[in-house]
Amino acid sequence: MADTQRQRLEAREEAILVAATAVLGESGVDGARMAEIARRADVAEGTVYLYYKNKHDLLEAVVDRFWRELTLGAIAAISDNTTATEQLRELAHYHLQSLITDFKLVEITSRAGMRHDEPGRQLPQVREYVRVFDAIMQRGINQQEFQANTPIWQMRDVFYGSLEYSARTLVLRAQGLDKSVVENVIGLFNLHRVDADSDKQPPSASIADHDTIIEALARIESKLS
Amino acid sequence: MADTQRQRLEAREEAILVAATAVLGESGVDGARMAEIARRADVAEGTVYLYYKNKHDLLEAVVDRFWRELTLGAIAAISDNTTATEQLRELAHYHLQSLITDFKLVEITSRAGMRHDEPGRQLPQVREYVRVFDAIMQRGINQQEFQANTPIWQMRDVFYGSLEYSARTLVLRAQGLDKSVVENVIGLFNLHRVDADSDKQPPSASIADHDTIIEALARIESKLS
Amino acid sequence: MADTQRQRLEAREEAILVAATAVLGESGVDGARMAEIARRADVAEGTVYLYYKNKHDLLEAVVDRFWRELTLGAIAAISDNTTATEQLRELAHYHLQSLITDFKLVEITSRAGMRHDEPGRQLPQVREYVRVFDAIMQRGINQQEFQANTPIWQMRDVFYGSLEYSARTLVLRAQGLDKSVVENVIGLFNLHRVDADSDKQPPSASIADHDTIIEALARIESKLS
Amino acid sequence: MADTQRQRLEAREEAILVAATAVLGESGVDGARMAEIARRADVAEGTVYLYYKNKHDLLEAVVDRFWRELTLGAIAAISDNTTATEQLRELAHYHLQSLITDFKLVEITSRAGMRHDEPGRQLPQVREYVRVFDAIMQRGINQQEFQANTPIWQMRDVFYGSLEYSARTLVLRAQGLDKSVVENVIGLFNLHRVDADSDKQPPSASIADHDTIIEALARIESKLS
DNA sequence: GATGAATGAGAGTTCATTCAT
DNA sequence: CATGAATGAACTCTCATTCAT
Repeated sequence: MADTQRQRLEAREEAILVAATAVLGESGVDGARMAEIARRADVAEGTVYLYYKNKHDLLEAVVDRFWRELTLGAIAAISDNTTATEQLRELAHYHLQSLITDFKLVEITSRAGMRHDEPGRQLPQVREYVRVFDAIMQRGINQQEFQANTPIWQMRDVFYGSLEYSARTLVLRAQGLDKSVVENVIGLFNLHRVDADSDKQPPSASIADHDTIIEALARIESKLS
Repeated sequence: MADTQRQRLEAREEAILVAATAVLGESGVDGARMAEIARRADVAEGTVYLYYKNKHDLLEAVVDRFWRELTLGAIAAISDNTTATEQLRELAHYHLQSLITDFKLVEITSRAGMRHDEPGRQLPQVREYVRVFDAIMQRGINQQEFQANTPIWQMRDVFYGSLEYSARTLVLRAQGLDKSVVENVIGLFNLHRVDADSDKQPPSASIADHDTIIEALARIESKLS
Repeated sequence: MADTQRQRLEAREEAILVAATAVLGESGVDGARMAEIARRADVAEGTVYLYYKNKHDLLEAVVDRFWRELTLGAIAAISDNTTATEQLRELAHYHLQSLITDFKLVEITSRAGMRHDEPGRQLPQVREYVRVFDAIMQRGINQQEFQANTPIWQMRDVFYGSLEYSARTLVLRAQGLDKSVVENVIGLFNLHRVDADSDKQPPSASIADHDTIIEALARIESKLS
Repeated sequence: MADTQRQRLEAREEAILVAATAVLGESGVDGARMAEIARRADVAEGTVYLYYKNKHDLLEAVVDRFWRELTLGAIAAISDNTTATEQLRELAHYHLQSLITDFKLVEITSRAGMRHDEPGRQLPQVREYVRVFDAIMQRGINQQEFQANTPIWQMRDVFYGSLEYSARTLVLRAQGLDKSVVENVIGLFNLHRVDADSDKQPPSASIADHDTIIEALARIESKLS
């Protein structure tokens, strides 16, 4: 009985959180209306305030949960006994997949922040997630798989930023994630020590491409006029 | 006289745009108040509506202008007679510098797209800016300086995303831009052909091609101004 | 068993009343929250509504009780065998003492009357309390101790109003009650017959009269408790 | 033209103030609705906020104005060349007259205060008004018209409190102010030096009154049972 | 009888937009 | 063209009251 009661409360809190996540994703921080969240959670407006002090707290809880789960998923997605490079590949895949699904929420929370008065502040849960990247980078360096010339945070920023922007483009093109994207992103990085693994040489570019650029520029021109 | 009149109008429009840019940068899209913009432009609230239909249009104009000028600056920052790699370095430096200065505006506009109902929409001016990166990438490939096995847009996304996220980190740390950051970002990329197979090394791009690109960029420039 | 049950109910009602009195005193009519009252009475919010129809009724009960007890205290504070003047002195002292302690409650209830739509309505219990003053005034006149050329209600208003306002000032100055205040208030009144015409001085009130009053007051007392 | 504009603004501010005064008087601080005030001032809700920062500021302005004007009226009501006693009489008359008219407003503002967190705080404008009483008291003492045994503030409290409470009773009885009330209030005070003005002796009370009190007590009793 | 989660009407306040001057 | 006072819809949040358990 008491259990049923407790379960109902948790179900309601969950419903509110889910509704808030959806609305936040669709409408952004300022666009999200408490009335709409309540409506979707099938709850009276006042009820939301029984679970969360105010709008800010609710949306913060949404963001917290989102990144916390993203972090857990990331950790789960990484194989244990493998190279750092392979882990990075797995993480990249997981990250792109997640970002394509919940792109709007990432946009809102990882970037614009929840507050106008602290524009550049990063939420703790976001930091936690980014640390997963750091950890792999560190492991790659420790195992002399990755070069150690660049500070870890720069390596991470470069890799993480690439993924995020790539996700953006994929979303923009309403294009799903195909494996080649992950491969290419990974392949574009010089994270590795310059060992003599010359066998991984890519094929050279076809020289015929010069027409392509000329055409592209022509198209830009015509659109501008 | 008619000229003076026209100049006054343009000065007013400019003042409004400048004020709006500042306010948008400080307060974000929803935080920006029309009254505050008018106050800073030294203009009555109603006057703003003589120049822009509504808040959305004004802020869109701000964003348009910002990216247009960013594009012009980018083109100007690139040396003519040099390798694509060097151009990329110059562009990276310019980009980071600009993003650190106007970080908030970039956050707001390049991402949130100013509309909640069209989350992934990219503004035309932003696309234009990104094309500068594309052009260099293309040139690098044409000149067989860069590898050609990755689609250009992926190379660009990876590079552009890296820069943007790096800028974010630098702003977060309230850290200025030092040259090493640019070097490390550039250095982390496998854009280049692997020199080991120097027998397949192409001649540098034909001067004719190069000139064509430069001319095209010059035309873009003139149209944008 | 039925007795225990009944006692528990009464204890609960009392606890609610006490809590409500405290909250009303601290926060005023509109500031008082039903939730806070319930919390202090160690009772669920809904429970309050088992004892009182609504907020208004509860607060009215609080006020009723306060004045009823004030009346009882006043009657108890008056000595039986003494002059009206001395009784007035005793009552003044008691009144000031009480008002200094429960000032806020008096402010709220004796004045605002708890209803906005009936601004000047006086609660019956307040009237009862004021009658104690009236009774002493009447006795003073009957015993020819006080002058009789002013209507009793005016004498009482003047005396009562003085005390109330004086209490207010004392509270304002966070000043305790010292005896001189009572003396001065008493002293400032011309209630007494001018002794100069001592030939007209009446005999002190007949014992019969006096006893009658005492008995009547005793009856009031017993009915109030 | 500019004048017309300014006049319109002032007229509007006045209209809002008048409306707010009425609503405050009718409904009290917490009962007063901004929407109702706006409606009565024939103005949109938002307009009120052009003139007053918020509800609290508006109501404070109402109270300020009320007491400021009361003070001005009081000063105007006092004759210059006369005794302090006579001035007191004039002031008492003016005070009672005003309080009967605007009783509710006085209740609200002079007593309950505008704030729940500072229950006993007296508004500056109220203090100013009370000072008019003090001034006359002081003058009476200086001219050796009044006794100097009691601190001025006590004399003032006693007198002022009497008037206020008397006004309350008059309002309660929906009774207008007749001159005798003022006379009796004044007459009940021992403010004067005990000079040999034995000619002002009041007639003695009729001894027959003792039946009255018995009857009164009987009535109390019957009502209580 | 007792509970306390749920309700929802209604409050104060903001601000993009309009329009008489 | 320029003004800025006026508007009022829309927002977040509160809290007396209810009712299923």
